[in-house]
Amino acid sequence: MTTQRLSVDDWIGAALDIMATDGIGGVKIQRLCDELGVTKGSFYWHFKDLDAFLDAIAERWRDGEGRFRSRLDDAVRSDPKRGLSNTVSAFLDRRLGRLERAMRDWSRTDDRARAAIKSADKRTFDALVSGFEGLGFDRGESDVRAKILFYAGVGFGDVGPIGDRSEPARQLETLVDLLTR
Amino acid sequence: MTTQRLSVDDWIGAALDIMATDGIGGVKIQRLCDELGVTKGSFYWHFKDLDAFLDAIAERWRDGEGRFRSRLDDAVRSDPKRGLSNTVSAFLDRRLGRLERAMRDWSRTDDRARAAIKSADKRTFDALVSGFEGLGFDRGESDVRAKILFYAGVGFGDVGPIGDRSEPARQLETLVDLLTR
DNA sequence: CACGTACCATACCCGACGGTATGGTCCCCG
DNA sequence: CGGGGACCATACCGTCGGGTATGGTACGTG
Repeated sequence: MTTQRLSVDDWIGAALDIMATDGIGGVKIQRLCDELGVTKGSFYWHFKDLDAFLDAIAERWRDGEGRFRSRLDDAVRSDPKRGLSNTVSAFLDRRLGRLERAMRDWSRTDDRARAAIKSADKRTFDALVSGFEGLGFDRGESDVRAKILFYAGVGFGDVGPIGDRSEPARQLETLVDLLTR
Repeated sequence: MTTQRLSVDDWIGAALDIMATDGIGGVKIQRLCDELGVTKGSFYWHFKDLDAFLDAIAERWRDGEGRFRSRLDDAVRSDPKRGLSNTVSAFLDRRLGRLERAMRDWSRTDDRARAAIKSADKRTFDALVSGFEGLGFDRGESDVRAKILFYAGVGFGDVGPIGDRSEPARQLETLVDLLTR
């Protein structure tokens, strides 16, 4: 097809795709081989074992998430209110949301995933705090509001939209408005 | 020890205990047998197979959760503001929270768990809405505030406390205050 | 052109786990 | 007191998935 030979990133990318749909439980060596049109001999050439592979997955998610959050940091610094909206609207992105969800589920039973999630959460939360501070709120008020916004974002990613006529984007604006007044 | 012979509820109870610590992934027949001091012959006498057992687990959680939420409903009806606090403080209960978290994780890959979670969520959310309505907010305002409170509660159960000097209970009061003004 | 290395196929082993068949023990009831 | 059902032990099977050993092919390099 595209590339005849595979690279390490190809394997990790395939794993992340699976995680976004079926969670970490769907990541099996044999399944990866099938989807990549290859056998296990290939896998064990690129990676020592499954554990090392999972290390690489968590690490790559951490890096990718790091770059993503740093972009949000810049957005918050330049325009706090718009930056806040953008940060939270990231929770609404389906594909991104599903991957993050899979990571959170995985983090319940795996320390690597927990560490990755924790560092990403810290970045996001700090960005939210400085966003509120940029709007004039003092340290304490910013802290509380950032927590609410952050928890609500995670909760939304967990539960999904509530009700029939719910329009997530609009509700989000209402939430941000309510917290920035 | 206590009871020489086991009942269906003993098995389900043991499974829920395991779920609260290790999630649904820790629920293995052999492990249950070990903890109950019994062999697989016993399990397959009480239950047709693992699938039927998981049915029973989801059903029992649903029932227990139903009774729990109905108590919250009463609390909200009698004293809206205190009822709201109590409802959200339920998210802070460690043991309860860990079980609910395990159910949510499980619901990502299982329809029974998803249905159970969904019905429980609907109950909780409706209670929150009527709580805000009881405080004088109109339908729309109550809906938005209930969503924020609900999402934030779920998110808190997902992420856990943020920061070092964070005192969850105090933050909760601040959140409720902020939403009820 | 020989040769080493990167990349992969094939074949096999092993443990964990769900599931089944069958026999045993205790207790209640007629 | 004898029989039947509730409850459990033992032994065994099949499958799935991780892991390993080894051989094969293509490609670059001296």
